[in-house]
Amino acid sequence: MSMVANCSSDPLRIRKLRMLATAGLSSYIYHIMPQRRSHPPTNNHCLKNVADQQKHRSGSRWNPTREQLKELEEIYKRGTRTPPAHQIQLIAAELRRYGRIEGKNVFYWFQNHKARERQRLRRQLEADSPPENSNRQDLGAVLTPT
Amino acid sequence: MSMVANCSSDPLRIRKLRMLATAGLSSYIYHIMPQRRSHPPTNNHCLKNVADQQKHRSGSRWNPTREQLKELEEIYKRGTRTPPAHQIQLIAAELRRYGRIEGKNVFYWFQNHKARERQRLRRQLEADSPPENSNRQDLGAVLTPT
DNA sequence: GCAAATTAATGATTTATTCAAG
DNA sequence: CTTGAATAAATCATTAATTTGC
Repeated sequence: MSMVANCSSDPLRIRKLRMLATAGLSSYIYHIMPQRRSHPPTNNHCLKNVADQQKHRSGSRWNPTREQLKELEEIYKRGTRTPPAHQIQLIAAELRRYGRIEGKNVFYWFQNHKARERQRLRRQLEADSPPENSNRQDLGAVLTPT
Repeated sequence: MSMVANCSSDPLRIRKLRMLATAGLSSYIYHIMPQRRSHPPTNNHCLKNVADQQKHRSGSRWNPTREQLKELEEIYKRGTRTPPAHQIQLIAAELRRYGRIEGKNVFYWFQNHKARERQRLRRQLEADSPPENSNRQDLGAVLTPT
C-alpha cells in the first residue's frame, strides 16, 4: 500500500526535447521527467502519497527551501549550468536532506536560473543603451564640475 | 573672489578603475568620481565655496533634500531601477532645482535603493520561513522511480 | 533641555558574479 | 579559456536619529 504516485502516466514530454536532443542530455531528460505536472489545484484523482509531502502545503508545486536554494545557487556559482542526469540525481539526493525535491525540480531550476539571468542581463543592456548616438563622453563633463 | 572648491586636487582613483576603465559607463564613472571622500572629521584645510553649498552644510557627502528624495522615490516607484546615463543626467538636472546634486549621486541612489529594497525583502522572507528540516529518504523511491 | 555617546540609515567604494565576444 | 561590460552584493564611512547623564 501507499507509495503510488503514478497518475495515468502522462505522455512524456518528448516534443520539447528537440532542442536538447543532440547530446547525451536527451535520454537523461527523458528519464528525469517521466510525469508531467499533474496537480492543477488540489484535486487528487489518483492515489498519491500525501504523507510524504513536506510542510510545504499541498503537493502542487515544488518550492525550494532556504537551504536548498542556497545550495543550488552555490552549485551554480561554481560553474554548473546544465548538469548531466547523474549529477542531477546526486544534487536532488543531497538536497532531499532539506526537504522534498525531485530530479526534475533540479533540472528545471537550472534551466530557469540560467535563462533568467541571461534575460536580466539582456534587459539591462537594452535599457542602458541610448537609441544610437550615445554620447557618454559629454556625460562625464556634465556629471562632474570638472 | 570666492568660488574655489579645489582642495589639493585628489589623485583620481584610477587604480581601482581597471575593471571599468574601457568603455561606456566606465569612462563615465571615471569622470563621475574625480575625488575620493576626503572629509575625515570636519577639517577644512583648503578654502571652499560654502556659499554654493545648499543649506546642507559642508560638501563632504551628498544628502538628499526632502524634495529630491521625494522625486527620486517617485521615479523609483514608477519602475525605474537602473536608469541609463542620459536619464541620470535628466534626473540630476531636474533635481538640481532643489539643491546641489550630481549624476553620480543619482546613480548611487538608485543602486543603493534597489539593493536595499531587495535586501529588506529577502530578510523578510527569510524571517518568515521556519527552520525547516526533515529527512524523507523514502521519498526518493517514489519521486524518482529511476 | 543639551550635548556626548551610541545606534540606525544611507551615501560611496570595492569585490565577485554574470553572459558572451574573441 | 580569456576577457570585456556591467552590475549587484558586500563592505566601508559618514551623516542623522536616538539615547543617556547631567
